[in-house]
Amino acid sequence: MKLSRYVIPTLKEDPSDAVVLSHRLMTRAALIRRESAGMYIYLPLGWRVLRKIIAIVRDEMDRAGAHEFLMPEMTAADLWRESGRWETMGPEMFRIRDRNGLEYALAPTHEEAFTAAVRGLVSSYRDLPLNAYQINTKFRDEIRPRFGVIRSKEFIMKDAYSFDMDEAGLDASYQSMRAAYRRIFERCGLETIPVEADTGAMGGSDSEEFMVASEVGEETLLLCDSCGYRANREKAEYRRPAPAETGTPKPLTEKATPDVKTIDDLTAFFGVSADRFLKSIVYHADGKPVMAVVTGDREINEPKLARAAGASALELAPDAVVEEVTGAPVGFAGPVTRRDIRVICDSAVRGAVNAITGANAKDIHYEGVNPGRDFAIKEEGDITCAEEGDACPRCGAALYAKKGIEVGHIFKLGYKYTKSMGVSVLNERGEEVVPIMGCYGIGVNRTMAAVVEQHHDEKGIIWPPSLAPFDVHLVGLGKSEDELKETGAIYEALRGEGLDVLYDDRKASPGIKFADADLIGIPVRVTIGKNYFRSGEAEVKDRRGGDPVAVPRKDLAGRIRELLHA
RNA sequence: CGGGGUGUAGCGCAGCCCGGUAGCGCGCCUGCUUUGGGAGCAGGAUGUCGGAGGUUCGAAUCCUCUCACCCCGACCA
Repeated sequence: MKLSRYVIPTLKEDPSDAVVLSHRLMTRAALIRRESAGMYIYLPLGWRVLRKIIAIVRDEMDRAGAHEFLMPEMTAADLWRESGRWETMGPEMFRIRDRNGLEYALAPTHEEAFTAAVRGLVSSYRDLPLNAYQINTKFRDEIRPRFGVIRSKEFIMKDAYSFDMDEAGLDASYQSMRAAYRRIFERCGLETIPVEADTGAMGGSDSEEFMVASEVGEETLLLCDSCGYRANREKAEYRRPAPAETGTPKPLTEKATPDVKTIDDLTAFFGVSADRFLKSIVYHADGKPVMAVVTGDREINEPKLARAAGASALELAPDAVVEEVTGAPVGFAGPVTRRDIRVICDSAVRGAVNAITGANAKDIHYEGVNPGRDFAIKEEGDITCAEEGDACPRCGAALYAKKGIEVGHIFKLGYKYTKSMGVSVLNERGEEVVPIMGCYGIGVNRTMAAVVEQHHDEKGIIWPPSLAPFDVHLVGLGKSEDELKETGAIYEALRGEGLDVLYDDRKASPGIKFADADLIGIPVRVTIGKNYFRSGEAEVKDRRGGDPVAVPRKDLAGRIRELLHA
C-alpha cells in the first residue's frame, strides 16, 4: 500500500477527549476516530488490525470444533419474553419498534437467539455436543461509555454457546474453550490473567474472566502468588482473621450521636477503630428492602450480597425507603431494633463483641451490641469485598490487588435458557433430555485496545507481528527519479515475496516519516535512503528496539521474515 | 441519574471577567529553497463562535432555555 494513496491522518497532538493511552495512540495513529459518545469509526488501518484479531479468533474457534453462524442483530421481543429477560434486562438494552409496532432489541448478547436457533436445529443426542458461535456487533446502552474503544455502546464480540447432554459434556466444552482462549490471547501477543469471576446477569455457575493487567482496567483482581489463587474482586473470597475483641459482653446502652453518621464520623466520635462498628446498609433486592450488616472496616460486595439475597437486581435503597424501614434518617440504621425487614449479616458479624451500631433513631447509636443476644442472626454469609493484604482463601498468604481489563469471559450457564425456552433432544433410550449450556465471549475491539495498552513506548504503538496492520513499513527517502524508481522496485519486490508492505512514498521530510512509522508501530521498518544508494544496503529496524541493521537488497525479505517470527 | 467541566477553522487552543469588524499554533493549498528524526521563506483558503430566544445602537462575550461532549461515582466483552 502506498501511503500517499492511503487514508492515514495521523495526529501530532493528543485528542482532547482521550484520557487513556490506548485511546490516544489509536486516535493519533489513525486507527480510529470518535463518531459520537461511545461510538467509533475504524479507519482502514484500525479495521485491518481488527480483522487480524477476528481471523485468529475464528481460526482457534474452528480448531476447537465450534461452528460459525451469523445471527440477526435485531432480535424479536418475544424471544426475550420466553427467557424472561425482556423484563429484567433493563435500560442497558436498546429497544426499537418496526412500523407495525412490533418490538425488537438490538442484541446486547445472543443467548436467547442462539438457544432458539439451536432448538430448531437439534433433535437427537447425536446432534450434540454443539458449539455455535458468531463474530458480530453487540449494542449496549452503557451507563457511561469510557476509555475509547474499551467501553463503547457498539462493539464486536465473538460469542459462543455450547450445548451438551450433561454436565460432564459441558465441562469438556468449557475446558476446550478455556484452552482456545489461552491460545487466542497468546497469539494476539497479550498476557492475560484468568481469574475466577461472578456470573452476573447471565446466570450460571463456573466462570472465568481473562484479564489484561492495566492501570486503566475497570476491574480489580486479587491475586495470590504462593498458591496461584486469582479472582475478580466481585468474587474473591478471603480467610477471616480470628475475632480480635473477646472481652466480656457489656449491657446494651444508648448513646447520643448528634449528626454522627458515617463510619469516619463514628471512629472520630467514639475514638475506636472502624472494625468495632456494625455498618448497616439498606438495599433494594428485586425491589424489596434488605439490610446488609458488615463490620465497619469492610466494604459491602454487591454481587456477593445479591447472590446471598437470591436477587437478580440489587441497588442501594432510596433515602425515603431507608427512613421508612428504619424509622430514622440515613446514618442511623442498625439490626437491633425489631423492624419488619430482612437482614443479611456478613460472617464476621457473629464474632463481634460490644460493637457499636445505629439505633434506628435519629442521632442515637447503641454501644455494647452483642449479636445473638441483642439481635438474632437469621441469614449470614460472605458479603464483603476482599482487600489487598487479606489472607488467601486457599493458602492463607497475603493477597495483592491489580487492575485489569476484561477481554474474555467463559462460564457455565446451566439450564437457564434451555429450560425456559424449551429445548430438548432425545437420548439413546428415546427420553427427552434438556441440554446444558455454556457461554463464551471475547471483546474484539477491547482486545485491540488492550494490546495497545500492553505494547507501546513513548513514540507509539509496537504491534505484535500477528496483529500488525502491515508487516513492513518501507520508508523511501530518495529524491531523484532514479532513486524513486529503485525504491518503487523494492516495494514491488517485497510485495512479490508475499509481504504486506506500507510504502511511505510521500514527499515529506525524513523526520515526519520516521515519527509516523514509530507511531503506527509496524514491526519492521526498512529505510531506503542515502546509505542504500551509496552501498546497496537497506536499513532494517525492529520496532521493538535495537539498532538498525544494514541488509543487502537480496537478503531483505529473508531478514524481515526473521524479525516477524522472532 | 448525581457531582464537576467544555463547546470558537480539519486538530490543539486563546479571546468571554470588562460587549465594539474573530485570532494563534499545527495541518491544508501555491511557488521557490530544503529534507536521514516532526524544515525555511513568501503568498493563500477555511468559521452559521454548538443551537434557539432575549437584553443592547451593537453579543463569541451578558441573561434564559436547549443540545452535544468530556471527567468522577452505580453496568459489562
